[in-house]
Amino acid sequence: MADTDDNLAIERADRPSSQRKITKILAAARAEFFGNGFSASSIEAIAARAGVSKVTIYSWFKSKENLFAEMVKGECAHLSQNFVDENLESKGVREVLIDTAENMLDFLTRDERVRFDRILAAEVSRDPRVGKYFLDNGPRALLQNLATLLQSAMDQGKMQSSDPIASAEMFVGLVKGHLDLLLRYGEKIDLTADQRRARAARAVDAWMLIHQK
Amino acid sequence: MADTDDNLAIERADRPSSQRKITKILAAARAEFFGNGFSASSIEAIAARAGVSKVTIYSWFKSKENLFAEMVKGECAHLSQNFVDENLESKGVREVLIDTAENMLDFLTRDERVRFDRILAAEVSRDPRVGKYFLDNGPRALLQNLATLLQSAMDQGKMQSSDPIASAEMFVGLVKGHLDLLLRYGEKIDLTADQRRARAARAVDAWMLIHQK
DNA sequence: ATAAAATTGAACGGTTACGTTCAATTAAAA
DNA sequence: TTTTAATTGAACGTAACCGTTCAATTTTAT
Repeated sequence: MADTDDNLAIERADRPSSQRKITKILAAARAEFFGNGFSASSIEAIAARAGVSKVTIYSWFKSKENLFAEMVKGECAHLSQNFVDENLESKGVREVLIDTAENMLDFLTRDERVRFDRILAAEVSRDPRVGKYFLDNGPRALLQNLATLLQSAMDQGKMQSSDPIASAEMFVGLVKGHLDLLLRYGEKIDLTADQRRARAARAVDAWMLIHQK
Repeated sequence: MADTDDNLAIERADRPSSQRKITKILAAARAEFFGNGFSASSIEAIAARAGVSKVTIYSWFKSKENLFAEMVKGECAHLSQNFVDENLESKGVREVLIDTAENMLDFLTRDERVRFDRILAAEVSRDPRVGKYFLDNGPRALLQNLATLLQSAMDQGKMQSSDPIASAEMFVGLVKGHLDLLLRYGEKIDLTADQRRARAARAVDAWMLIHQK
């Protein structure tokens, strides 16, 4: 990212009105970047949408690149909520896994995420740091959580694995299939609650079958 | 796409020199679009790279959008080679599946494909038809092939499935895991032949376990 | 109230790029 | 050879956009 250590944007914003404007700028940036990608979005349009002067944007964010990076940061924080169900005690193993898979599917099919995926991946060539930042704060952390959950599930159930991370990756693969691909290329997919649950259950059952003792 | 029925670019190219230039233009377009994405690439740069006048480009391709679409077409044809191994008779079931999985992994990790994925997905918002075109000529066809192969394998082996397409999707999911995600976001992954084979074998064994009678 | 910081609008210079026009040149077909 | 099509370079009009400067105005802290 442009600045991991020095958060230029937020630190200096003593004034509450400034804080408000920064928020509006980031929201406008999000909307523009999501709609047009990085290159095709203009600072002027972002300023107009935010109801803010162009100079104000440049005063808080040094450059277009920086604004984009800062927007990505916020989006990562917003998107990377954990969907791993951890109530292993109260529910049964299979139930917890299915709920987790359902959360994953819900997350995957969110239009917001799909568009974020598209524009962010496109900018990796321009600035590889945004890709790394996203991986570290998103998928990587989630896979670790998932591995931990699966390990616990294996301890409780009649399952085993030599490599929890590989098992977690299989879990992810079984749940996703090529759904993410279809979505990324514009396929409209809105699963009903039943469809989502059915798909989750199929993936979980397959996964459990693989990991049975 | 801009033109699925009337192939403006190729049809009218009687002259062999024109044919040559069209090829060079498409190659240059590929390089530029792959490097900078659609918006950040300029027709002028493409013309320069192709060693061709800008007017020539506009004479064969009506617009930048059209040039991009035409480039995508060519790339789809080039990338969508079938990697499904069909020698079920000569080799054993497991061997054929592993070879197929290996081919998939080889394809997935090709830098060319990764970059294509990035720029194409980014343009889906601008023109959804490119996404649909790609899906129809790439993944969709491949999944069908794979389903057919798996069905044959199931007939020969001690396996079964009620839904071949769903089984094929699981196969894909198991092989890919989240490798495609890592690659898309800039992770450098070059599997050795051994690693590739090991991963393919793991996926295949898991898949066979799921589908055992 | 006064001082300090933030914001604004407008304008500027410089750059880039799309797509078109045209007369001149080159290459190919008849 | 003649005729037809393709190609070129250069220029043009138009538009967009980045990032900066500046004087004027508004907002906030003290």
